[in-house]
Amino acid sequence: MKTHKKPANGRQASLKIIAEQTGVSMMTVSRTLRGLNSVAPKTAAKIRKVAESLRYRPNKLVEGLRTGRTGMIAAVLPTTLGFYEEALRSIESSLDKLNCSLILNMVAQDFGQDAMREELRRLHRCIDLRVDGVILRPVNDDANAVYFNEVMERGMPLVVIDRKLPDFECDFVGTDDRSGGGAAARKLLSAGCRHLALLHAGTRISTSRERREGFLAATQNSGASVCELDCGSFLADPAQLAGFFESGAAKSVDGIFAVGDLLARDTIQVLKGLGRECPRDFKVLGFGRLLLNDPSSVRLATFDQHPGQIGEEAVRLLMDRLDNPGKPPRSVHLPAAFVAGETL
Amino acid sequence: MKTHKKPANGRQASLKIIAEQTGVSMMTVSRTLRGLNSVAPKTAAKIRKVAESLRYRPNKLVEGLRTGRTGMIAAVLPTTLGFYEEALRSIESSLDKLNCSLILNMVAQDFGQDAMREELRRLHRCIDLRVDGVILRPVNDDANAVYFNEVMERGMPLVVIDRKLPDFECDFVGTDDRSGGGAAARKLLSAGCRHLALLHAGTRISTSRERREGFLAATQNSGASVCELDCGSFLADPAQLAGFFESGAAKSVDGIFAVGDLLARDTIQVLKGLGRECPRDFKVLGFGRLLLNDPSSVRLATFDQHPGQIGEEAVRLLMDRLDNPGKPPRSVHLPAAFVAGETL
DNA sequence: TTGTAAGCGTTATCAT
DNA sequence: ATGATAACGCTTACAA
Repeated sequence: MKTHKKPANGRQASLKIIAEQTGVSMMTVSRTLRGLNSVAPKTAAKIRKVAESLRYRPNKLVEGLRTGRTGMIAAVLPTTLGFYEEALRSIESSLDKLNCSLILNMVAQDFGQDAMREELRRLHRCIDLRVDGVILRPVNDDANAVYFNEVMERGMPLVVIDRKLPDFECDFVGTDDRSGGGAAARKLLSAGCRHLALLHAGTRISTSRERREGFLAATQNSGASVCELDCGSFLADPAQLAGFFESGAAKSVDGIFAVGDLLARDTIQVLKGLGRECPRDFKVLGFGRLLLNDPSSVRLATFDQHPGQIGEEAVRLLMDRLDNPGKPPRSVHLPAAFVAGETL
Repeated sequence: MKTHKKPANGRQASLKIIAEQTGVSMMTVSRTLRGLNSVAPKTAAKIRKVAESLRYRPNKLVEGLRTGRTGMIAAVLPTTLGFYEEALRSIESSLDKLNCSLILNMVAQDFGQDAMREELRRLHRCIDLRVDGVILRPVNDDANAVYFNEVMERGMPLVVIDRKLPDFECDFVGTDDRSGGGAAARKLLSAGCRHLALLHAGTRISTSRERREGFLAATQNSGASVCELDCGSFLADPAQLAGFFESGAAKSVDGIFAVGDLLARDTIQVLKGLGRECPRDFKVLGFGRLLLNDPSSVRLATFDQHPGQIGEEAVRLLMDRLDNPGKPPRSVHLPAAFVAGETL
């Protein structure tokens, strides 16, 4: 058996090299390896043998150069994956099925000038690689301009997930937070709660804002009282929580909706410190099913946002957008599903 | 019939386009945009203006084609990130600093023919994209051949992390599991334990094997008794555990080393069911600091493997390998650090 | 100071 | 059945 030389200088096998070693033209090699049948069987066999021995693999960079399609999709997610880990998994697996590659970018949550530059650098790298599109969980409103200037304006498809960007027209996939907030209210009401507390993370983050709106709308004419606390983020400040629940308005609360599970968990803890037991003295409902991997903590009643479905749908939207650049942007709102727990 | 795929984004700006719009040659544009000073200031200004208005960004695919360096690094990690989430973060951030992009591949843990094909498909995609190198956490021994054939044999640098591949010469970064196992033994002994149990995950996975070896070596002449259970994996089967601890050998155990934290946690649970309390009746030591995000479970005494450092070091090794292809393969073993807990 | 040509790996198109 | 050429975007080497 004849041994074939490896490509020089560490470069991988190419059509040219195979052509040289078999004494035919590059085109014949190309045709053979693509399975086009206009090649003489004998020639084809020889070419295939050489290609195999050189471990030839087509160069996708070239395809990207020629066709404008690289098969690379960028994802931009928070450094602390948390909720998005499942979304990441489904994005990766969806892309795999489409024979596409995932370029992962993790950005810090906090958003000063430095973080902004960090994010911009990553976006530019993706653009320079000519990714086919970007799936992105926005950090906050301020990021708006960046995404638009750097991605959308070049006609590079962008799918935003989970949090909406205001005044920004592009494809979106997330939870139907408004309905979720409404459902939460109804759950607490039908559990007999008359003094409700709403713990949210402010109105600048769309998920918090819309869950709040849905909740307030659904409690409007219910006869129940509602007091609310803006926690400023999805993470609790125990002191703030304690202060709130000792204040007049919240003293008699018997039903609590927290727009995030972490907020809910810490609330239970804080109230326990104040001598109030859940669910004996009050019910609690969270959102996001974030404590899935925390089997030893209390089984919180919550809402599942199906992050896997969000990721899957994001890829679907992105691919659809690639085929139909003209279409108007679409928003997909997936319903949140109630998950029973021992806190309600 | 030919399916002509449209470009993803109506083609982006190129040197050619800028050259046409400014009435100069591509070379002048190239020089200007690279900041070479051999361009007339007036011409340069005009070119820069056009480039900016077209949002020109250099095409990295081309650089990859020309230089053989794409600036892309592939990571191959288990679908259930777990322990590797922190490694992932540090890999991403290390690559970012080097202006490199991360291609993430997540592979299922279980390893039939299907999983094998899945993995191979992903590896091929990375090769086709001409990634500069691969950082990989092997699934198990059987994967050996794949990695070698598809990656190493092409001269594509491969850095294996955490689990060693037998009979396979390539760069490696992981924990010093042998010393870790030894340290675990000494911790239990100096806590006064005389009847030790070792729970491991078999000898095919290097981490389990070496922790076991270290543990056994360190207990050799200690006077303490040692019984062991092969759990087959890092996940516990409660029934198997219960059976073991009710058996003669393990009935009087007062110190347990589990090669993984999950095993340790479940052991405590199982023994509790048998009426034995930790640390009253027995001490437990885990490995891996896997329950970090589980604040409500028992604070297990364990060993931190610093997965972030593993990721960082893996990138460093990979980059070094790219610059020095000739060097013999290196293995880096990072020490595991004891983490106190209420179980010891 | 500016331009031309060749080449990286591949394929569509047009010959032979 | 096979080959030559141009083109994708860019840079290096070589003119002018």
